[in-house]
This record gives sequence, structure tokens and C-alpha cells, in this order.
Amino acid sequence: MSDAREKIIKAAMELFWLKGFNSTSVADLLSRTQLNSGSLYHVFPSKQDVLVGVLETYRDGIHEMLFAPAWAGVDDPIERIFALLAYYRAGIIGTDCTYGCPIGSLALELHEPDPNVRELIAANFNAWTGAIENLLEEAGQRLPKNLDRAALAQFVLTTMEGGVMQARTHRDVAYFDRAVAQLRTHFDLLEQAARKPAKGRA
Amino acid sequence: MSDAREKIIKAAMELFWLKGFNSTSVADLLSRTQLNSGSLYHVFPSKQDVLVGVLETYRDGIHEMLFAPAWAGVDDPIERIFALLAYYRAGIIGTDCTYGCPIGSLALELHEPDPNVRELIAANFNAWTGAIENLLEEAGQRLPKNLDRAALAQFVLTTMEGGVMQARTHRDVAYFDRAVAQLRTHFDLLEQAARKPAKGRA
DNA sequence: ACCGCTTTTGATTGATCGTTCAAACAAAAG
DNA sequence: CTTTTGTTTGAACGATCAATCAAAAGCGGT
Repeated sequence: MSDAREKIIKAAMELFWLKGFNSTSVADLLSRTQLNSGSLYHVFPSKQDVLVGVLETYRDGIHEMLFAPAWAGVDDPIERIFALLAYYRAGIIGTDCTYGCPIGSLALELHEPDPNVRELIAANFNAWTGAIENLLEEAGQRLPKNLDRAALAQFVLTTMEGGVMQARTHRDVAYFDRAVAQLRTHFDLLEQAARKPAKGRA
Repeated sequence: MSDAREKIIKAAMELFWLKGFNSTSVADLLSRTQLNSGSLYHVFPSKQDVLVGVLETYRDGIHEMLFAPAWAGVDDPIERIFALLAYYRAGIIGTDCTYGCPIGSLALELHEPDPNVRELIAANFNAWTGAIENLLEEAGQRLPKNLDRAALAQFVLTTMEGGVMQARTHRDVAYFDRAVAQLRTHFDLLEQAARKPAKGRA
């Protein structure tokens, strides 16, 4: 079986993340994997198919690669949401505020993406927000009954992506922290509103 | 005086927005402006300096290019915030959900940006959030006294960027709308909290 | 008309891009 | 050993990239 495929995917995951898709050349992938071009093109029809493989790997491995480490030792559903954000925070710190979400960066870098690619990026977002939505449902009556859980789950992703973008741009985690703090306030206010009869909209 | 510079900047603003910086070739700029390469390189030392010019133009023109049209006929400070978001919404609709924030896209596309470029992107974000912060201060006692206005202003940008990213990825404005709706809820809850003695954190 | 300076022309450069393919090689089956 | 099938080699291709530069053209001042 071709372990070449795995080597390429692994290298591509890192290089696309570090340099982006367009700025990563096939030559970069070859030198990183110590393969020859023919081997790559024996496994992947084109560079774009490498990207497809990368996105599929992220999508299929989101639990063991992302959620499992982020949620280790955390059981409370709402705290798991903020534990996930804390996990991204660690990524920001660990890269000297250079961190970018691998999916989000691709989402904005690829301006005229292949339909397959765009749908795979969307599928990654769906896997992410879907897991958050489960946590929100698990939170039950702690949140307002009529709250749109899917919308709030998307909002958590919004906060993460927007916070990462600004932290990276300013080279300062504080921008991410402030975004998370605002989201925490939002959750606090929602929990507060769930406790007493709703007065405003929720 | 060189109107070549203006022509190039104008073309680059559109092409960088449509295709991104890396995917826009100097040849693209030349064919769009009907100039020769020598003319471009007479005015700009390199392609990157065109990007610098574009970012400076955005930064210097943010009021007349963005805020003025978005805020026409809207006076209430908080409604101006949502009028600005509605203006982005119009951009999403007008591009068949292909719209990306010109600055945000560059922020994520450029992985190892020149320090000048990165600071210019940061300056654009600062100009944006600074204007929002002014609106929040203008809102006065309608918001909790101890609310961190700068943090909330950044959160508005976070919401816009994250919402635009998701709407574009899913090719569906609803993702942007839901993000804005969550932010509206957040503002409602804050205004509500400002009215009565604060119970939770704010 | 002439000068000095700015601007434009556009062919050309060398580098790098993604991709190809005939040939060599490896491994398993007959 | 022979054949078949799958995999790797790596030089080469044409396209495209950002950037160059000597020569030509424009132009205000005298």
C-alpha cells in the first residue's frame, strides 16, 4: 500500500497550514517528503487532489485530532466550548501569534475554489459547529428554551475565526482573548436570561 | 503627475479583492490598466509595493468609501453598527455570496507578510474598530458603564469577519445573518443589563 | 529649436510553476 | 526464469511568474 500518500498528506497538512495552498509548491512537497514528482503524481492526479485529501483528513479526524485533546478532563458541555477555544489559544501562543486556522485560512485564500474543495471546507465547518451544537443541546435548560442552538454554534465558530484572524494580524493573543471574553459574557447573559422569565428577545 | 499610479491602485484593489494577492499576476494588472510593465515598475518598485498602496488607500479612504455610504440616513450609534453590517450584507448579496472582506482575505492569505504589510492590515482593522468604539461611547449609558468598549468593538469586527467567511464558504447569506442576529441578541442583553443593576458579569 | 528630465515602450531575462512520461525497478504469480 | 502488475525515477516540457533595461517618446523651460 502506498505510504507515499500518507507522507504527502502529512507534509501537505503542515505546509498548507504554514504557507498556504498557493504558496506551497509541488517542489516543496517533494523535498519535504523526499519523493520524486512521479511518485506524487502516481498517487494524486494533481496538486488540487492533494488539497482534497488534506481536507478529507481534517474532516474525518476532527474528533481525535481536535476535540479529543481539547476536551481531555473537561466534562461540562459549556466549558468544553471554552476548552476548545483555549486549545486554539494554545496554538496561537505556540506559534508566536502566527497561528491561523488551517481551514479558515484556506477558506479565504481560495477565491475561486473547485466545488469539491468548497464543499469540503464547508463540511469541515459543519463538523465543527455540529459538535458545538451537540454541546449546546447537552446544556439543556441552562440556556433559553427558544434559543437557536445551531445559530449559536455557528457564532462560536465566528468568534474563533474572527479572533484568530485578529490575533494573527496584530501578533497579540489579547485580541483573541477579548473575543473569547465577549463570547463568555454572551453565554453568561444567556444563562442569566434562562433562569428568569425572558424580558427581551433571546 | 502619474495617473498611472492611480490606475494601478484602482485595478489592484479590485483584482486583489477578486482573486487575492498571490493569484493576481503583474500581467493581470497590466492588461487591466492597459499599461506596460515598465510603467508599473517606474511607479512601484515591486508588486508588493502595489499592495502597500492598496492598503494605504483603504486605510485613508475608509470613511468616504465605507462608513459614509453605510451610515447614510442612520443616526443612532448602535443602529449605525448594524447598518455597517447590513452594508456588508449587501456586498455578499451583490456578489452571489462570493464576497470576502478585502482586508480580512489578505490577512489570512499572506502567511509570512512583510512587517509593513502586516502593520497596514492591522491599521485597517484599527480604523474599523476605532470607528465602532466611537459609536459605542456615543451610546453612553445605554450600555453597561463598566463595559470594555474597545473589546466590544473588536467583537463586532470578529462577527463581521467570521460571518463573511462562513457565508462565503457555504454560499449562503443566512450564515452571515445568523451571526449578526447573535450579535444583536448580545447587544439587546447588554442594553437590558445596563437598565437594571448588574447581576452577572458584564 | 534645443536641452534636460520624466515617463513609456515592450522584448527579454532567469526563475519557478504544475505536470508528463519513457525508462528502470520491485514484487508477486505462474 | 518469465511474465505481469504496481511503483519509482528524474530529466524535461511549456507556461507563467516578477522583474529588468536600453531605447524611444513626451514635455516644460529657455
